[in-house]
Amino acid sequence: MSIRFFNTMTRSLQEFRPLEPGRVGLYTCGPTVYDYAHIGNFRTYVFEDLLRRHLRFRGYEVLQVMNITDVEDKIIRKTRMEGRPMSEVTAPYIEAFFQDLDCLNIQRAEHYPRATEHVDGMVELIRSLLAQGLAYRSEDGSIYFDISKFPEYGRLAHIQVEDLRSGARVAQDEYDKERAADFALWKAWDEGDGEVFWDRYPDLGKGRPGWHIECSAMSIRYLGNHFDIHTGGVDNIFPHHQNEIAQTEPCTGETFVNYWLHSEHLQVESQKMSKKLGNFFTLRDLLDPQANPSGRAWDPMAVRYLLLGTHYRSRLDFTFKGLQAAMETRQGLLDFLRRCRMQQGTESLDSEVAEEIEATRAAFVAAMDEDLNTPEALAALHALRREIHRRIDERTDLGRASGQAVVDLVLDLDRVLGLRLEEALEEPELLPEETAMIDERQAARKARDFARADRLRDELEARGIRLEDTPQGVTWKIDPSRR
RNA sequence: GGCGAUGUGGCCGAGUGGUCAGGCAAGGGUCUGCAAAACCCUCUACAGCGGUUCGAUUCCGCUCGUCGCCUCCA
Repeated sequence: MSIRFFNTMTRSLQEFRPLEPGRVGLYTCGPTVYDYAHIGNFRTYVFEDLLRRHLRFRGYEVLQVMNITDVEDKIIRKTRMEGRPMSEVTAPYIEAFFQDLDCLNIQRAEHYPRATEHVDGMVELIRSLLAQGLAYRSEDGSIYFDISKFPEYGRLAHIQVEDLRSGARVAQDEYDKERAADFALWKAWDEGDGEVFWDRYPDLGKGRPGWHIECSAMSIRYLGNHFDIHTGGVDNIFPHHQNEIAQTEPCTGETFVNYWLHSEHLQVESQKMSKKLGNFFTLRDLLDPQANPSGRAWDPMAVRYLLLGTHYRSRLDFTFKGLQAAMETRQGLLDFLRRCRMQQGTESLDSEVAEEIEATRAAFVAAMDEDLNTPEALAALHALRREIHRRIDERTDLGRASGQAVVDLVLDLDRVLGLRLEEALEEPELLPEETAMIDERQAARKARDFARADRLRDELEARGIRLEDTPQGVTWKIDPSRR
């Protein structure tokens, strides 16, 4: 009955035990706001949202922090190119980021600290590292962490320091470091930085913080020296998270984080997303028929379903075919709920249905408890769907109470999945003329004037309203994209 | 070069040492005025080659394929 997570630190599934009973401190690496986030980024944010939702579903109080990196090389480059203050460059992307979170039904974290507002905290850490002799100043005035002073370096990433291939991606002579794997804590100002610098720390000199240090400073500030869970994409394991550990633990004298969770990357058509290949999609691209090759406006909840359809530690190959399937599957779930809601018969809850419901809940929770196994959790939901459909077909009616109980369960589980099922169930209203057309068709059918009835049905179909004749009467489904 | 993943039926995608994942698509059927929806059936999968085992898709080895990280990319 316990929750287990795959901890990158130990490379194994471990029972989750929070530092404080009933409470979870969660740090989730957030966006660098120099551009719109792409769907690969959102895979990670949806994973983190799912983690948060499941923990809350299981009764934990979650304190989540997500940083906003608003000072960084690419941002500075953009700032120089556009000749505007850095905050003006980042503001629209920060706003867009929150819009996209809402769009995907990602719950808000408790805090979204910005790097530029926590430089004091970072400086404090850097001073401590300097004082301990763990950091050094290079000739140009930049300050680097000396990884040779941290014996544990490489433990998270399972990397031997000697194996690091120096200069693999950056010409070593660009840096003034003692060894290639040392990382910047403070970058001395140079002309390329333009107006971006901090000069109120005389002991550090005019410059700006390195990237890794922000997460250490902000997590300490909001979550304390030692907290439960830290997450990010797999690419953050090394060097980012490894560096966070190295620079934080000597300052606090405590273990930094108990559980490291990392989500795998999303690929597009079996390849890494890149602007060059033209397979680079932002969420906005998927919602805009002009901006993606499918030429369709996709429902963000179809995107979310697609992301949930693959376990977070497996690579996910994004395809429009897959997105289509995800959309249809979620639609099938909604159709199922609508049908359940139409059940009218006896008031009492069928005991077998009650059993099915409990079994489904148990299977769903067990799957989620086991390292957030969403595919298996969804399978439990589909098993219920099939079973209940079958029962309704057999008896033509399940009973109002039983139907409602099924709906209640699924909506309850959607607190974890976040597929906006309840909202989607609030059917858009039909126009009075459309209601009249439906009534007219019913009259025509009664009079056995099927030609007329079918004509009316076609007209409604063209308006995005699909009619279905059932024993309980006529129902309809609305395709919002055709209205 | 170092470290590490992974290869499941038309597509996507869980999982397990010995009945079943699940979704989407396809074909057939039931139901229906016709549709739609739903249900039933079918498509009998686990890269290849060895090994361990009474038995392997599941464990081990090798081969092949794909992919990730190795300094600021979720």
